[in-house]
Amino acid sequence: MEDIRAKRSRRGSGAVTLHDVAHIAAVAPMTASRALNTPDRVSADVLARVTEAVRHTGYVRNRLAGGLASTRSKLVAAVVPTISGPVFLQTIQALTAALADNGYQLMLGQSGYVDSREDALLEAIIGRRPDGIVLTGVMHSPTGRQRLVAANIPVVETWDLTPSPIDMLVGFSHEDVGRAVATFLHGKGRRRLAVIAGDDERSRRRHHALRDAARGLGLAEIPVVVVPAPTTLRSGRTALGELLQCPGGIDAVFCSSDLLALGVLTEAQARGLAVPSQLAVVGFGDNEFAADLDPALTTVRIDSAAIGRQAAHFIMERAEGRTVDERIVDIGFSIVDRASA
Amino acid sequence: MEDIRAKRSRRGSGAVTLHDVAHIAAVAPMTASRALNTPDRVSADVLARVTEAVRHTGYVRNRLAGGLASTRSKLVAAVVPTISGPVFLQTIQALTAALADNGYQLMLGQSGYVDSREDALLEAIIGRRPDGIVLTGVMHSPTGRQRLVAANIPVVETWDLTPSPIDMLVGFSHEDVGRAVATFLHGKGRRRLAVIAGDDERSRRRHHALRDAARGLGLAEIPVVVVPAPTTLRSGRTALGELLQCPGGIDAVFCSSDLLALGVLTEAQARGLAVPSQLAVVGFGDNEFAADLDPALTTVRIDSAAIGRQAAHFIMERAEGRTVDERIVDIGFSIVDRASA
DNA sequence: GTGAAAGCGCTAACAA
DNA sequence: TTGTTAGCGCTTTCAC
Repeated sequence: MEDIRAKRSRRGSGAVTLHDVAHIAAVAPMTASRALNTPDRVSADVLARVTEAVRHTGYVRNRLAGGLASTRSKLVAAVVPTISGPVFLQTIQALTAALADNGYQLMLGQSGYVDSREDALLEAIIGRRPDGIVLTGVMHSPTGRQRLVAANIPVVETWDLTPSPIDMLVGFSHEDVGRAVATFLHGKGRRRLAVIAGDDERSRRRHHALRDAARGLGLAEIPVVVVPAPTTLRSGRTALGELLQCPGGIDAVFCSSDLLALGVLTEAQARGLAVPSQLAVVGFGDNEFAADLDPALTTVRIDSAAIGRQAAHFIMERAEGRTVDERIVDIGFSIVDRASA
Repeated sequence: MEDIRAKRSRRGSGAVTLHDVAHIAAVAPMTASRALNTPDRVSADVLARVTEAVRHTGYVRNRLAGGLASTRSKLVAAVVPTISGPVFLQTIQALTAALADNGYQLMLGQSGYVDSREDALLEAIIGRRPDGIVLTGVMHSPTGRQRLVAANIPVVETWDLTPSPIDMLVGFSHEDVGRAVATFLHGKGRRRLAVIAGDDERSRRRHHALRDAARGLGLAEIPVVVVPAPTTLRSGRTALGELLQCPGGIDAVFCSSDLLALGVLTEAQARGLAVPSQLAVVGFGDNEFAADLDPALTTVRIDSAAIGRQAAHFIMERAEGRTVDERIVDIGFSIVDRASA
């Protein structure tokens, strides 16, 4: 034992090492390592001794060292524009849970809605040599894409269905959403649609598709109010105020988040505007509160948890060295027809 | 170059290493390392050559290796019960941002509201040798505390003001909140208070304090509805329904989250119950939407971002080897007096 | 200001 | 099944 302590006095954290555990269990370090990683490739006797030594010393293995030696860090990075803004929450939650179940840990990075710090963020992430990176939201600067490809780390892009993903993809078509909502509202007899949209890429794609579809259906030109991301209840209220001044009036609003829709509901109520009779309101996201609003919110449901789980699956498959046959998964969406439309 | 490639063929990821960079810049690896970490301790000439080599190769330094050698990982772990549930979001957001500004990265762990996986989570976290751990919420099983202490990693507990923290602490007194709300509502002329509370430790402490304070003020005994955490709009609606059946009636409700309060507002509106004239509603958290509800929500404001920033500050001070003189910070709270009460 | 040597704690590869 | 050896890629230490 003395020599070990002597060695340690020079450097290191002073924590119990595998070396110590092996020493106590009277086996070689490599054998102790096997007892921990592949218990079935070790004799019952050795396993018992090592287990006991671990218990006795309170040993926690150093995954930095393990990751360095094995080039498998069991770390996965997730990048979100910002975690406030409930859109990606469920995805992150499901992702974290699915990863944790398999011994992976999540690293979180916020890109913000500006690109400036993106490069620093990528550097920080790649420097940890994660086994995978999950991109939530846009963030596809050419340099960023390049670095990701160069880093040779599995990447899953989510919440979108771009034609040429960096690597793997799980999302849905925002264009389809826009078209489906146009058809839906038209089918309900609405003729003067309007849109309140966050100023992000994906919202834009939804309402452009909606606009085009509305034209195809012979509807009036659609007034659009764009609000800054992340969207808030307040922007919903303000935006409705603006829309109500449109000449010709409106009889339906498609909001790019449920929070915006809640703002519209609130403002409508404050103004004595009846929903849905005078105004139909459709949200996006089917947040947990949507069903319990009064009136219950009609909204576009995305299975965000499924996105997280699928992303986790993708990453782990790759990390285990398996190849993924179908690199693109369309998770789809549905319109939940409640009282507000 | 050949010998380097030859060496690599056996193991490793194949990525560019500091060795390669140094080779190209015609300096020793150690000098290249200095050029990156402490640029001012290196000659301008060397700095330029190394910088160029980095640029040319796209080198990203391996922080696993760096962390192993220096026992400083520049990683910070945050543990939350669950990230859905907007309570801790701002804390996590501010924490992530403050850390990122200083080159630290956040690892996220969800303990869930049950203790079962807590041990596995701690093991996973400690195994990464983070420079600090931020605990958001309760999670103080005796064994957990023990492991954290044994791991000798700086710990910040948040959102609470326990008498004997593991290490550092930034929070506020939930008892004070309860008392303040009781006094506040009493001052508004309310006499029949009620409580809707999540079934977590901190909510419990708030409403117990409120109950005791109410007794001191000579008010009627307080009906309490406890709902499962995380709290939802729906539980708020349901709970109000239950409270309204109380013999004697109620004229004020204190909710343990703004989401619950929104549920109460919604249910009151659905039932034609006027807020605040017939029922005062007080929330907790001052979520971003609270001010824009109709009526605007009176609520208890916690500066959650400040909690995150202070926690980051604590951890980084310790990581830089400085000692923290005042290990406990009371961040306080305030009652935001809006229309709903 | 620069470099050589010696690890940090672990695991891949090979041998017994 | 177990052990030995040689690194993973970086930084500490100490000498120049």
